[in-house]
Amino acid sequence: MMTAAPLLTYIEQYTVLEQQEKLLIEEAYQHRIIDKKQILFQQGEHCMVEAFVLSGTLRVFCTDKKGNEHVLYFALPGWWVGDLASFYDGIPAFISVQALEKTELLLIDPDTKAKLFERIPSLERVFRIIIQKNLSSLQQRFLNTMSESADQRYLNLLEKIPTIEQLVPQHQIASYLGILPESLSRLKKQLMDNKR
Amino acid sequence: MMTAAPLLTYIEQYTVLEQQEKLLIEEAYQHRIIDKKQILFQQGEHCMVEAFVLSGTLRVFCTDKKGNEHVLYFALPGWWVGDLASFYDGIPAFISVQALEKTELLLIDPDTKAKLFERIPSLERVFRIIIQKNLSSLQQRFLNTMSESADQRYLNLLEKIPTIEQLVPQHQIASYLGILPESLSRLKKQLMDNKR
DNA sequence: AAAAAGTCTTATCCTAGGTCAAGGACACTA
DNA sequence: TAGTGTCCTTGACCTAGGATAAGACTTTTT
Repeated sequence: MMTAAPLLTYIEQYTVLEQQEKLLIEEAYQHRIIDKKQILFQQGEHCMVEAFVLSGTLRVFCTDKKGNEHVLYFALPGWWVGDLASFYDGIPAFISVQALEKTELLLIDPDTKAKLFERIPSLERVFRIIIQKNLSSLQQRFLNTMSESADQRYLNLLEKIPTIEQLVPQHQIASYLGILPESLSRLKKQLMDNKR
Repeated sequence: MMTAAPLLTYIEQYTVLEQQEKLLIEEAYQHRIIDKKQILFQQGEHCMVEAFVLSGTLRVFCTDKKGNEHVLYFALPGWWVGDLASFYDGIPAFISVQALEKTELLLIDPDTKAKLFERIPSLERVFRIIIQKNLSSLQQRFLNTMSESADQRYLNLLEKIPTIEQLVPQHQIASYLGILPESLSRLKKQLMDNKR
């Protein structure tokens, strides 16, 4: 079984792994395929999984009091999904994760992850770095959202993930941008009109 | 010199430190007091410090293309400030940090921090957990900002940091909320009017 | 104590994007 | 082949909060 290979390659960006350690990692992560629209875990539950995306696309979102959904990010191959606070501290998750197409994942649960950290202490460092990068890019996303108009945010997204329009439906993109589908539709029309 | 005591206490929430390790930490961090309005580091520079706040208040903000400032968060005693991506990867910082009053800090530079991690490997774990908590709360702040009205965000902030109005000027609070000072002023008046 | 700088408020007007409602284009199922 | 759900678009209207300007009050500087 070589399904864990992309994860090993990913981790080896940050550290050197011995053969024995690679085996431990392969053992710890569980391969799973989930279908389009299937929910990996849901807001309010205790999130028992952290997942590495092998193929496919997911959306990470939260549902507010009024029932509106807000996309935090889209998880593409090589990204992670999970609710950190829920996974590590056992509190209810405040986000949900859903597959936007058939998606292949590597899953781990909190106990197994804790054991993995014990057996491979250098992973602490790897995950510290990964999470730092995540935090840093969320900071940028947040400040970008605060300071740019919806049109500009849309163009920024297209630049960052040029294939996004093929990957996810347009109303999900609107949700990621923090606007309604109607507004995105209008906005795109204006951009087209201004171009010619 | 016992100035590092609050930092040790803070770290000991997450791990057990030996006497020797405490000394290493005390040595690595440098005590510094900066005055009101003084800038710790600035957007565009290579950020060479990560700081633990002992006393005082700072604002962490970014300046956008139009010259408007946006507050990412206020750093109170027990909080950290720094630009992670800049500190670890040497890229230009995209945030600035300024003291809002006379502020006492413990500083460390990237080299010293790397050495500290080598000497006390259990710190990797401590900082991984700290950063996870930060990421998790920024996710919540982001989704809260997307889903709530400015009035509600204001009330949420008052609930989270009840003393905030005494700590920072009102136009900084507006910036944190993502609105103009004029709007916050108007909004507060409406809240008062509705109360009676 | 005067001047200057920073802060808060109020008022007027304006715009990006929300709200509501309807219609059209697919796609999957029966 | 109709039938139902999902998605996208367009239109008319509305509102939260932006832009601008001006005045009052406070703090800092000289």
